[in-house]
Order: sequence, then C-alpha cells, then structure tokens
Amino acid sequence: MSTEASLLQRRRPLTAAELGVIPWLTVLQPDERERAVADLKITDAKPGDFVCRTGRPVTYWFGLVDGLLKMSADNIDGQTMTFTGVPPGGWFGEGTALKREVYRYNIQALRKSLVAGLHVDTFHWLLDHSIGFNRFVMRQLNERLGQFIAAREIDRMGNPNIRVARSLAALFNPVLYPGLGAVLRITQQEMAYLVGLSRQRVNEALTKLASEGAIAVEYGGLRVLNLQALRTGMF
DNA sequence: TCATTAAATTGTT
DNA sequence: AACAATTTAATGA
Repeated sequence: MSTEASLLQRRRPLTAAELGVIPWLTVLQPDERERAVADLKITDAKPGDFVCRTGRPVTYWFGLVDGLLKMSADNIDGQTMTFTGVPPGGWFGEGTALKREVYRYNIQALRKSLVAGLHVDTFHWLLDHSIGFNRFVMRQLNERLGQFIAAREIDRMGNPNIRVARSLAALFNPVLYPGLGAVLRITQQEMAYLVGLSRQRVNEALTKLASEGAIAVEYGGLRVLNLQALRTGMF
C-alpha cells in the first residue's frame, strides 16, 4: 500500500497548467508567489491510496490538482464517516498545519489523482508574510467548519435523494473549490463511495434530481444547473 | 484520420 | 449483484 511516506518520494515540480489550478497562488505578491512555487511538489495517488491518515504528523499542506479525494474520519465505534469529497482546486489540512498537530482525518484517493503539497514551513512563512494568503486560509477554515457541521446533518438524513443532493452542493462550494465550473467529473460509483449509498440508489437519486432540473447527468460526470435547489432540497 | 477493439460507465432488473 | 446498452479511450492501419 502506498502511504504519505511514499508520496514524499516520487514527486516533481509542477507544470504551468497544474499551477493554474491552484486558487491561492493568485492572491500572492510576486515574491511570495515565487517562493511558494519553488516549494510546491506534485505526486500521483492511485485509487485507494491515502494522502494522509489520522494521527500522522503534518509535513505538508495538500491540495488536489486533478482527480477526486474523499475526506473521512473513523468513529469511536469503528464506523467510518465521510465528511466530504475534495474536487480539483481543493486544499485541506490547514487547521492541523497551523497548529503543527497530527491529522484528524483520512484523505483517500477515489481515483487516480494528482496531489500537490506545500511544506508546512513554507505554509507558515506565507502566513507570516502574505495578507492575501491569510485571508484565503481564514475563509477556508470558516467554510470547512460549516461543511463539517453540514456533513453531520447529511449523515443523519434518511432520504437518499436529499443526501445525494446536499453532498453535491458541498462539492460545488464556491469558496472551498473556486476553480470548479458547472461540470463535475465524478462517476456514480465514486458518488456512491462518497455518500455511503449503493451505486443504484445514487443512480436513482441522480435521475430524480435531473428530472427536477437541478442537475444534468452526463457520461462520467454531471452538470449542476440549480445549486440553490441542491442546497435547500426544494426541487 | 478513420475504423476497430477494449475498457469504463450507465441504466435496469 | 448481475446484465445489457452506451460512451469513451486506445490501438493500429
């Protein structure tokens, strides 16, 4: 199995196209940006690979360039609870990186993904030097908090249609995942892993949501037509 | 570039 | 969980 240890080994600098997917680079001053880019590394994650696991010390602040990740935590009773999915453009672990603690959740690749990493030392340097970066991280923390609370509610909800809808709405969160367009590349199988339902039930829910005009189902993904409807469940 | 084949994904049962 | 139908990706002429 590949862990974060091996992730640190086979890594390389980022291409220009990959840098373009990183939302916070645009809020930096030229000198800050230069330092960040110099430190950024990228690596592959195969489906099932853990990018980070609970209890491991934080060495990098991670972000997704391409692919799809799942953020989850293990309950006391051994049950795994999925917080949310992470689409390209999403960055995570800032809370633990701030305090230099250990990870409180697992991040696992749902499909072949490109993961970028910024060393915690550089992360802290940016916090000390860049106002824009501070704003970005602050907003990120705030949104993430709201998302965790929402995840608890989603988990308790019985109606699978609503569950799928709100999970999709969370994936489209414009603050946490700014680079995302209206099209989300996610298979129904991946969606099933994310919300903890069977694939056929997800299929049923997506068909329902599509008939209500909230989304359009496409091959290998879907298009969000009415984000508000997904959030509120009013279709 | 096009046609054929393999693989992935979806929609149903 | 299994199936057929459909879409995309890969291959090679």
